[in-house]
Amino acid sequence: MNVIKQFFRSAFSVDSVIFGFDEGDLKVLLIYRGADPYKGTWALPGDLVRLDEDLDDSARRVLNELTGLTNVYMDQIHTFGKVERHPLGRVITVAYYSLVKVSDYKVNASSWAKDVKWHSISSIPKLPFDHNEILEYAKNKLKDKVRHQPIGFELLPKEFTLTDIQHLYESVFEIELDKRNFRKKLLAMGLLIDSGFSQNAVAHRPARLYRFDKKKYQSLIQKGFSFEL
Amino acid sequence: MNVIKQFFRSAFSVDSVIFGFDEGDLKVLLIYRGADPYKGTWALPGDLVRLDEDLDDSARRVLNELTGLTNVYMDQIHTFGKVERHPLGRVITVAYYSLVKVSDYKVNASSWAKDVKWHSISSIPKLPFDHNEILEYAKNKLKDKVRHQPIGFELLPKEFTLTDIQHLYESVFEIELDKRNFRKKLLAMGLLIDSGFSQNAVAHRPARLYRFDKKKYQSLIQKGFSFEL
DNA sequence: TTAGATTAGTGTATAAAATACAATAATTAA
DNA sequence: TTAATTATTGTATTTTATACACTAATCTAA
Repeated sequence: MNVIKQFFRSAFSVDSVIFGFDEGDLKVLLIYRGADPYKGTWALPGDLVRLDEDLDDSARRVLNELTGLTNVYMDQIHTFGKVERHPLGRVITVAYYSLVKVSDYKVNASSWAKDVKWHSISSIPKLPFDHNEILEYAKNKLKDKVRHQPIGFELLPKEFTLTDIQHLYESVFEIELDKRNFRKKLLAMGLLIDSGFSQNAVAHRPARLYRFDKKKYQSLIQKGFSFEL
Repeated sequence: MNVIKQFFRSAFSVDSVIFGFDEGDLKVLLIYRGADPYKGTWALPGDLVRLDEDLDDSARRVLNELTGLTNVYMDQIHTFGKVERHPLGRVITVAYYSLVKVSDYKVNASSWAKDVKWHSISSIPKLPFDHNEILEYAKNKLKDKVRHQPIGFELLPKEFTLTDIQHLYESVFEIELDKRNFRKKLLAMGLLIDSGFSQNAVAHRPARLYRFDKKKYQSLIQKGFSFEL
């Protein structure tokens, strides 16, 4: 027991890659650090995990403090534990990503963040700690996951056009997709509900608006269906 | 700084799901715990991470102490961090799996293990901590990974028959595969080298022995090839 | 020595899925 | 009314997946 106590001198943190999708572009929410270490740099939001707090709860808390959102899709990415990754001591960090609807809320700077801003995935600055590496892991994880589970819809408003979702997949996959083939495949799964409405006030033919059919999806996977795009 | 110190009262551990493949069956290496907590139960091998030790190194050390092996395929699974998961304090554990060739070595009981034994994946006892949950995660991770990367070969001896590898995939996927179609797909990738030798001393037609062509694989992925079975 | 048991090795036809590709429709702005 | 812009739709071709059964090589035991 005594010999074991020497191990209880480390801390763990959670860091969150918060993805959003806006203006046809994949974005990440970064904070401008208001406290040391690395005060005055853009970084991934994160915090030390409290001793009486489950790991996942901690990640949810960080997200909630920053955005006010609850019930957000969230997934653990990877745990980063190099000895020297944190200047204040031995801290390993468990990285999460979450998918939010940019339109749903307004970002709040929190106690530890002086500023908060969406950054396009294509212009991410140099980040402190191992945050750039974490972000790379997050992008790859998202790329894999979005192909096999219908989580892309978490990034879109409740009603969206087929073009919206195609652009979303194109930004995540970083390739262009064929419009007709994409729609064929997507619609063939029968997971979209035609809302009956269309866009308005657009300077071109308005697109139909669809919703994702969560209930249908649940019942299909029960029967062994597997999503793939 | 002072307020931060209260967080440095936790520990982290690594736990390893060590997979092997023998007698046509997927196996996991479990230790019989010689020390508290949970003394006298079968469990996943693991240890507390030293303060001056990188996370991945720690996982490699655990594996090496137990098996003497180095340079083993290893992958991080997930991090488990429920507050009450460890009776001695706040310990989160980072789970890894590794793939070893059962034939390559003899298992050694280590300082913390009274006994070590391969357990068939189909008859795993109730394990302490959240180890059964970890094992479930490991199986699923392996299932996904083995389909998209040629890591199955890590579980086989250098030379193996087509039937060996089919059985390996069948145990991991938990479904039966069609012999002709499986071989067609596997051989079509051009990643197997016919060793020129066959089994001997088998009471039936001997099967040809193949090797995995690692160099060819490296050069193919350079060209954008992606493994899939 | 031979018959039986056992596993290895092989090809083709059919069905399903992926891909390549371009013309017409609906709206706004000028 | 015309130009600009984006939405919507189908078919033919290629590729991939699937279903399926007989012959070959070795050992064992009678």
